[in-house]
This record gives sequence, C-alpha cells and structure tokens, in this order.
Amino acid sequence: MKVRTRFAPSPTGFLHVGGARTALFSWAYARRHGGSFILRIEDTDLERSTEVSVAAILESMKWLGLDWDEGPFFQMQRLARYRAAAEQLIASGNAYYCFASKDEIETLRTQQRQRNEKPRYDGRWRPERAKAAGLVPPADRAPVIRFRTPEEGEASWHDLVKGPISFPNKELDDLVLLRADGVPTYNFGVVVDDLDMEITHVIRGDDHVNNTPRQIHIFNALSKILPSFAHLPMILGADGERLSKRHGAVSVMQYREEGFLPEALVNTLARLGWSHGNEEVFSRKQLVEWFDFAHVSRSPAKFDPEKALWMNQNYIKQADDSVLASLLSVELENLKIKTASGPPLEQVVALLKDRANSLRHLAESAHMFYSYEAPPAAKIAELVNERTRPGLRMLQAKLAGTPWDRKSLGAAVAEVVKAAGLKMPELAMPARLLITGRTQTPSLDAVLELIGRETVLARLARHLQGD
RNA sequence: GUCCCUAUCGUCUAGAGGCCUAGGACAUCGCCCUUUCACGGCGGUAACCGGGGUUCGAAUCCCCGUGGGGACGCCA
Repeated sequence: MKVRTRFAPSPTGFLHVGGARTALFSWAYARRHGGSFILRIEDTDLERSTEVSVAAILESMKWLGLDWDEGPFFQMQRLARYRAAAEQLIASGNAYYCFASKDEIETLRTQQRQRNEKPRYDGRWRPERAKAAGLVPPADRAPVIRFRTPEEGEASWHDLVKGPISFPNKELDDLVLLRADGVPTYNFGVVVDDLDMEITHVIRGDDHVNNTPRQIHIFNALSKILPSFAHLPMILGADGERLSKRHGAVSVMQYREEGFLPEALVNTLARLGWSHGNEEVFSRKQLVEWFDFAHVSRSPAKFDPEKALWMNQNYIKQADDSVLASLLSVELENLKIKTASGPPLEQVVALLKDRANSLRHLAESAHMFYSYEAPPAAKIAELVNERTRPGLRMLQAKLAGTPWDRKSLGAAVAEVVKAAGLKMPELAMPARLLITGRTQTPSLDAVLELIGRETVLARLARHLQGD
C-alpha cells in the first residue's frame, strides 16, 4: 500500500515551530516510504481563519523545503461532501438531528462541572430518547447533526509512537458533526477528508490523542478503512509551558527574518523529539533516509533557542561562500548598506562566517567593510595615547608603501610593532578601532587587505591628522 | 474534578534486561591556540523522580505514588 500522509493546519495564525515539526515528520515519513504528502487547509473556523494565514503557512513550508504532492485542499470548498457524509450517517442510524440550544448545553455542562463530573452532552435528542421524553423539534431552530457514539465498550488503537492506547466509550459523548449552517466540525471534517484523500498515516500533535477515539468511531461508521495513527509529543517553551508568542520566536517566518538558514531550523526541529543515535547534524536527505516512529520520543520537549543558534552557526560555517554572499546581500539591503564600492561580498563572507550564528549577525559584522561609523571619542582616547600614537603614525607611513596582500600586510604590522617597541595588541587594537570603528574584528592583516589601501589610509589620516 | 499520555545531566537526547564506572550534543567552567572577537583542540562539573515488585541481574519489564503535558467546545 502506498503511504499517504498529510499536514492539515488551520489558517488561524502563522506556522509556528510546533506545527512545522509536525509537518516535517509527516513529510519525512512520506518521503521515506516513497509516498505522497498532502496539504490540507482546515478553514472551517469562519471566525478566525484568514487568507493571510494561508499564505504565511504556504510560504513557511516552501522556505523549509517541505514540498507537498497534492493540495492545498480547502475544507470550505468541500461542504457538499460533508453534508452527504452526514446524511449517510443519519440513514445508517449513526447520527441524528439535535435541537438543543447552545445555552441549554452550556447549562448542562455547568451543572456537570459542579458535580465534579466530566462535562458531556447527554444524548437527549437521540431519537428514541427524544420520543420517550416527548421532545418536539422547535420550528424556529435549525438542528445540528450529532454522532451517536457507542456507550459501551472502548475504542483502542496501536499508536505508532505511543503504543497501545484505549479509551472507555463512556468517557465520550455525542459530538456535533455538522453545524446548523452545514459547516463540519473538526472531528468530522478530518475523518471525511482523511478517508476521501486516502490517508494511510495520520501524523499529528498529541493534543489530538483525545480526539482519536471519536474519530475512530466515525471512521468505523463511514467505512471499513482505518488509517494508522502517530501522535507526536508537543513542543514546550523553556518554562515548560506550551510554546506561545511570549517564548520569543515561535513563527517559522520569524526565524527567517532573524537570519536562520532553513536547513538549520529543519535540523533543529528534526532533533526535537526524534533521534538517530548520537547524530546531531544531518541533512534533510539523511533525515528522510533515517526517519522512523520508533525513535520519536513520547514525552514533550522544551525548545532550546541556544541550541538552534548553535545549529545555525554550524550551517553558516559550512555554507558555500557564494550562496552565503547572495543571502547576505539581501540582509545588507535591508540594513540599507551599499556594497558596490567595497570589497567583494564573497571574500567578506569567507572571512566572517566562522563567527556568526545568524545572517543578521553576519550582516552586522560585514558592516565595517562598506561603511564607517566613527568610534566614540572616549574609546579613541583610551586606545590612542602617547604610547601608541607614534606606532600608529609609523603604521600609516608603512602602509602607504606596502604591497597590498595579507602576507605583506601581516609582516608590515609586525615590523611596526617591533620598531615602535610595542606589544602586538598595543598596535593592533587602536589600529582596529581607527580603521574599522570597532575593536573586535578578524585578524588585522586580513581586514586591511579587504578594506583596501585607499580607505585604510583615509581612515587613519582622519584620526591622526590634527595632533 | 474526570479521562488520556508521559518521566535519563540545566536543555535536547543515546539506551529495546547483562555491552552502563550511564554515552553524545547545547549551555556552563577550566586549559591550549591567539593580534582582539570568534573558530578550533583538550579536559571538568552535571542525570536514570520515589517506593514496591519480577529476575541470577533492571535506566530498561510490572504496580502504586509523585511530577509534567494534553483533553474534556456548534476551536482546530
């Protein structure tokens, strides 16, 4: 049987890392088994669904490299199908019309809570009960369709990550399948769609474990086919709470904005709740080769932004200079830094990529090669003093005639240090400051080489002029 | 409150009854490299939630506690 998995987000916000991880595993499983990965948008929440969210989700998935084979399908375009399925269930005696008002149900639930009972609909409109109780359908109220959940026995399945799970049916109630306006509820839409789209493996967050027994009953009433289920543990914030906005970056797009490489985020997410021995850094391709449910952990994991950053640094370090350069040029544009007159971006990247954990970070470091921000006077006063100034002057003079390559520049600096009777940092630090505007840069000779003679001398002159 | 799931260093995890003196990674600390910052190298601190079983033997299996997460909507 060909594997078919799906990712079925509701477009009520951006794709966050938890959803992305679910999508990633579902995608990886399909790819691992040469199957199909289907994208379905569950937009039945009319209040909260937005097109902006749909666009954001699609864009996030593309950025992460999670390509889908079918879809996106939209549930709101399949209303007739849900109505037909609901009617089929009524015909087979598995569903019925319920005329209870929302207020009525709310009152019932409140009472149940007060009695410390699990709040549940009591099935009062099940045809035989309604008849026995003499209930008459009110003419002014359109009914919803409810599922007739078995009251005895239990629903169980073998979860691909959690193992055997079973629920007593008496914990369940008769859930709404179709609202009065014909829009299906989540549990119904999912089942009809998973059936129609021939999904073989339902892979989703384990917040849906409790929905699974209800869905199994609907599957059974609608068809003889039941997919396999795999429930992935949740991703939590550092404080152990469910990941949310207040935990900082949670949306996939935010990671892109902060200068993450998609490969790095994918790797980080893959490693959260799944493992392959001691492997930490691996490609999407390797994930696809290795992915299995046996190594998905069963308990929730806390997301560690520090480790994500480390991973990103790793990928930046390994990235091709030209690839990085084109990514960086976008970043620099955003910072309004023009690179036309400076050194080739590729060379700048080669020099700096070892020390950046994000593209944004890299852009900030690259800054000094394309524009100059004069350092604060106090800082200059601290480093350029009676002791170092003569050395700086000597350096200035020396550089005017030094061949402009890193090796010669290194030698020139060393000579000046010796001739001026200074220690290396005593010359290199103030020189850095005057030439780049900062004290933390790569090796001075390499920086000089890239900045170029003309600019270097101009910047030195600017500070060593008047005194 | 009820139900479901779950439990190894601060964090992510390896671990399928003897290979465990519990391994790796991030973070952290120390040392080395060094022209500052990084990178890199070497090393250290640090965990099997508690209690009962089962077994010759348990981090691994079972039970009970406890902790954590989830669910209990005409949200998904």
